[in-house]
Amino acid sequence: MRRPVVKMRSDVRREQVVQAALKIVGKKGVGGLTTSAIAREVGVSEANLYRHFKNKEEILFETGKGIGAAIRKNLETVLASRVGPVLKLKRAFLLHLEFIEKNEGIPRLGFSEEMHINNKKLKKEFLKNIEVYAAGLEELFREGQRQGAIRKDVDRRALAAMLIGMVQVLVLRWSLSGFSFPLKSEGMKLWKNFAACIAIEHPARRRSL
Amino acid sequence: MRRPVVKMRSDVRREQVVQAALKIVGKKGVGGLTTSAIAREVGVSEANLYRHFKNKEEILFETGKGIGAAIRKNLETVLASRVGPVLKLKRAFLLHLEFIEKNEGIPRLGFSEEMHINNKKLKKEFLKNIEVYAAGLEELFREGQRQGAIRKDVDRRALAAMLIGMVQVLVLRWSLSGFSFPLKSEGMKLWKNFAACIAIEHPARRRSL
DNA sequence: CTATAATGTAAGTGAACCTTAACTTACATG
DNA sequence: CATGTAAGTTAAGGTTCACTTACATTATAG
Repeated sequence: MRRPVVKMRSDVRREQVVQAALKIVGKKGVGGLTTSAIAREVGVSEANLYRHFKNKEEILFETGKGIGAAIRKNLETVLASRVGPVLKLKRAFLLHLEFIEKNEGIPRLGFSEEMHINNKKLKKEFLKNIEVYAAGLEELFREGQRQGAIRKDVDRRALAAMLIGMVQVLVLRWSLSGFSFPLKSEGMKLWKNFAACIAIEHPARRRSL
Repeated sequence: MRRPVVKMRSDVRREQVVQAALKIVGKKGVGGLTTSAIAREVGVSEANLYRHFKNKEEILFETGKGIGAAIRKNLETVLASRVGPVLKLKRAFLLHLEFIEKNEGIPRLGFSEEMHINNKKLKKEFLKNIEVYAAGLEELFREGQRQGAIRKDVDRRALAAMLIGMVQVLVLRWSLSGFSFPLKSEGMKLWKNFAACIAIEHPARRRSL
């Protein structure tokens, strides 16, 4: 009774639909995500979508779920890498930006009312993802403090919030400006500053004041 | 040919409509902002709205403009107060949160596709407001650095982005959680941490490491 | 009192969408 | 071969909105 390793045809189609949805959301926003647009993008009839999904809400939920899974996986990858905690933090931050930069649908969905109001399930999923992500960051901060690379007089929870906030402010501006600047490069500047703020003060730096 | 000081009746009505719109957006989101809902809220006929506004887009634009003006005014007030730059920063941050907390329509609008995609004018206005706000913060950081209250080895532009990011991460969580926690109190925690990060290191604090 | 501005009522148009119904085709299984 | 299942199509129903138009009514200022 085991599920076959090979994906069923229907699973393939579902995946196609989700990908199409993300693409459309990236270009036109959630408001531009109509069943007809999805059908056109996938190359099937509109009615056929309803053979694979209960309704549009499910399509969107699945799309959001996919994004969350990808982001969590990114974090896992970074956590598994064999470098120090501060470098891990940097990598996580930049990888996150890189991923968003390649999927404009993410901010479109994150800044949509579908996310914030209409689709309760999606909202819940998203909130959970943020919390998981924040917890991962907190752990890295703890590790950094333990190793003496990060100052100990700061609250790890607040640091995680700050780092996520940095992503958000960048992405908001990026979205409002019509994706008109390279997200990751801008992120580098912020990271540099953040790193200086949380680092243990070195005598050398103190002298420069 | 000068505009009379006393508001014309039609101006009063426009103001009423804008207020109603903000209220509705706060409760139902931009998607729930229908012409019939506005008319009901104001207590006039739907057709009458079109005697005061060209279309719904104009109503929404005016609403966004009003929010921007209020936020800028808040910042002005803080800038004019006679306290040190760091305290001004704190006040600006908390006042901003307080203002948002009282107007749930602000995050609803800020996280809407109307803002990010559809209403170009609104988008432009919003971006400009962010920049003005950031510039004000930067000036305060500069002042703080000059007075020796804020460390000099950090980039003011990045600091402003961080502070705005802190607002955003709070507001995003607040919005996703259905406005279920006190925004300002949560902000206090973040501020405390931020203040520690940007403060000049005191010998006393260094000892505690 | 009267002209003008403001508002109400009511009916309707047209477009955009999601969803369902009815029917067909391909294919694997017993 | 007979049958069941999944995948596909076309066509249309039904709803929600923004916005318009025509005409009647009330309020206000001069």
